[in-house]
Amino acid sequence: MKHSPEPQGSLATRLQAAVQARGQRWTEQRQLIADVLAASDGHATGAELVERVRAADPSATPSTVYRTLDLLEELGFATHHHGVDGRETYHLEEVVAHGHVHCQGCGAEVELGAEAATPILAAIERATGYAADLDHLSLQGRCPSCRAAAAR
Amino acid sequence: MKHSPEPQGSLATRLQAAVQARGQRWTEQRQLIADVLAASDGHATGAELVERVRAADPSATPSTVYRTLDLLEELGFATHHHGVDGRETYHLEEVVAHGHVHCQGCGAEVELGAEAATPILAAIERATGYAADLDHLSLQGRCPSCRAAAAR
DNA sequence: GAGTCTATCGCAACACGTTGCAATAAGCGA
DNA sequence: TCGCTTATTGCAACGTGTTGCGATAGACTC
Repeated sequence: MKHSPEPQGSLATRLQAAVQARGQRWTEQRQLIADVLAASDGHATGAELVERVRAADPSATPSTVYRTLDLLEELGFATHHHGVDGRETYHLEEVVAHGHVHCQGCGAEVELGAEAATPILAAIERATGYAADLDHLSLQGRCPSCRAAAAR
Repeated sequence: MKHSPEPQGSLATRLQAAVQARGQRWTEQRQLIADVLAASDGHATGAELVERVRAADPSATPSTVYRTLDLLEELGFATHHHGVDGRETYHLEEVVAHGHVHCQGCGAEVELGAEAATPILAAIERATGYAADLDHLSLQGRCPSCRAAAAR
């Protein structure tokens, strides 16, 4: 697993500082879990992360992985949302905030960048008064091609 | 999901007709499960439904309940979505289609009616081309009072 | 009414995620 | 360095939901 030295302090370094600033400890397993998440392009289900962490360190247990993920989330370095099938998907906060749109017809899943989401979030605020969280925006519907197919 | 239920006959009656029209069978357990769902104000988690069904008929098993719920969904009489904690929440289609908005601050959950959702769905379509499904619209964010509290 | 087909059911095992608890080990002060 | 405090870990059990399979029973034909 390649780990390119980052110019402005790696994720793990900043994370370590944040953890220790709270009087908590930075362990090898936490480092490993952060590395695995970073190496997952910022997207992975809980089960996938557990599997990859255990591949690198068989002594790690699921509870440790999930507890560490909770910690990352608490510190604002990661978030998770529930996918279509109810499984958890984690991603790093470093990856720009984004939502997901899932097609019920073909199963395609597209990401929703901040610019595309802005009018949606504005509409939500107008309709409900809520400031919606883009990271937790997980929509379902039908993609243009499935709609066209259904129209025929 | 183009099912426009005629308000003639009870839910169970129409359901029975729909099931039988597909060459499938209408059993006491299915009737019971439909009744339980109807008696739940159209909102219940999978576990709650299993529990209530088993209270009425201890011989029913979770797999039967979940398979029946899948059937109801397939027939367009019910839908389910995943709540904040990843648990499934089922509701009857009879209850007008609606989304949910959950506050990450205080945990409040408000429903989103069709009128309120229309501009949101329109914004989603403009941004993504997707026709979003209101029933699966499950948003997270911060409610007005939590935002005000955070601003202080 | 007898025979056949197949939808449904119960059971058991599994997958994913969570939680409680005791053992361990890291950090810190004396 | 020693001993205390407490965060972290591994383990085991649990809750929720899913899936495969053999047994059952309803529906249909002759």
